[in-house]
Amino acid sequence: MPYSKDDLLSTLSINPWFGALPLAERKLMLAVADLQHMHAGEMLYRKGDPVGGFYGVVQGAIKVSTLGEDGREGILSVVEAGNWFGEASLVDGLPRPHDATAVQRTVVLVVSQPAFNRLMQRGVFARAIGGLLCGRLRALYGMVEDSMLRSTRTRVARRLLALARGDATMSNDARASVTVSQEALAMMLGITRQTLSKELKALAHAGVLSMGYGRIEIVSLPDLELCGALA
Amino acid sequence: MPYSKDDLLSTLSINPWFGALPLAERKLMLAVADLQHMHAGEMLYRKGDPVGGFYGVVQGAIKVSTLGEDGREGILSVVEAGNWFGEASLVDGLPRPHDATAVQRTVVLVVSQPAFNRLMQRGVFARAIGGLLCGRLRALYGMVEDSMLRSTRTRVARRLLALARGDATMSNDARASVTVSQEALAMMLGITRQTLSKELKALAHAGVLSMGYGRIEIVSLPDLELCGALA
DNA sequence: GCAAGACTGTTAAAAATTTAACAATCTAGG
DNA sequence: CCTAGATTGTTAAATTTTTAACAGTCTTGC
Repeated sequence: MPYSKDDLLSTLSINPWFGALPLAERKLMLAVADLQHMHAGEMLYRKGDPVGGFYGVVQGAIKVSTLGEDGREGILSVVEAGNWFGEASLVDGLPRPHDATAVQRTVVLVVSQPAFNRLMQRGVFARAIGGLLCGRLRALYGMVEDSMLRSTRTRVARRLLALARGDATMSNDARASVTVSQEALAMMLGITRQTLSKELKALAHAGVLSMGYGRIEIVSLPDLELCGALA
Repeated sequence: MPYSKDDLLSTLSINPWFGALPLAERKLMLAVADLQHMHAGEMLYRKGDPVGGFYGVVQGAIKVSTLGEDGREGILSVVEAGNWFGEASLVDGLPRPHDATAVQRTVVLVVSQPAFNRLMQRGVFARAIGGLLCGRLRALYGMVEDSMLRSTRTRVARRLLALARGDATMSNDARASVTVSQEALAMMLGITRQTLSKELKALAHAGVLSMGYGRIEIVSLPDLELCGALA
């Protein structure tokens, strides 16, 4: 399936970060990037791998995760189409801090390390990468605070809201339906599926959301936001 | 107490990040920075405050923390003398993500926002800030993984190790004694003092460490590292 | 020197979470 | 269409963590 650079440009530009870049930068990025097709379950890179590239998800989704010594998996985020990731290793040149796996048939744009370094010599691009790093940092501060200070109920609500917003995706307006299995959501929160199930049931009982197969419907976004705002 | 720029330069250069900067950059930073004296408990900035400055701790220590809705406090880190912090808000121009409080009589160097922006136009400095951001990011990834995948025991060991290493301080070699109250350590881990106490007792029983008043002695660093390496 | 405040030690009961174990339901691929 | 695999629903017991409550110990400042 051939992707024209024009198609890619307009599709990817829906994303706030990429879209805010000057047109010249965006075109340059696409010009130096290569397409890579991946099948479900294929790994883009592993924890400890040397640098590699800077990636933009064109289609599908990439799961960013790590394995604990006991084999349990922690999901840090699921990068959906339109988002860019993997910048940290390119900025500091150190190994990958986690695994990246395609969760379905996925297409990514790859900006190689040399190409990235050339782009970084351009002030606009370098500043944009700085902004991306800061956004990541702020999101992580939020996650650490959540795990230290907030109840399980609140954390579930906040994670769902983040997923509804696309976990930093293309569209800004939250969707009504989040396609995620309870198992996966539990792994994102670092809790068991049973515990999550109880919380979801409570939220469903309150009329905030409803559960489907591999999918959670947000019935009342304001109510969910209320749950996420409380301690 | 007057600090000569020469004294400051040599003292601060012990820190790996600052010390790795070219001498010219370091001198420039000190030239544009102002000294600020703080007494114990004084707040440098609060969550939500607009940007402000980039800070280097000359003497004392700054606690970086946030308050939960219920009043509980989560300590993200304690920045000791020699370390720089607060760069995220300067890079993206957004409000402070948490509170910063002097935990004792403290002296900080302040690089104002305009001065910081001027420094950022220098490639070497901008790259160094990129590295600092990445380091922060990696440390936070570690914290999130810890809270998702590791046992309380392991997390206690790892936090102690981080503190022993100065939590990103001047010297690289770990100290044998960590000056931190059990209460504060518990707040860093997001657990109660009682739970921490039980874990510390177990570690003390195993001959890994011993407890003092407001202080924890690391008896066997290798053993503690072993505890931190396991799940 | 001594007193107030800070810190640690210790318990027991209550609450939350995990572990373990199945049954039931949904969906996609052949 | 129909089955294998994935996903959800649901329990109960075991474990961990929190909450609550004091007593005892250490330090610093006056």
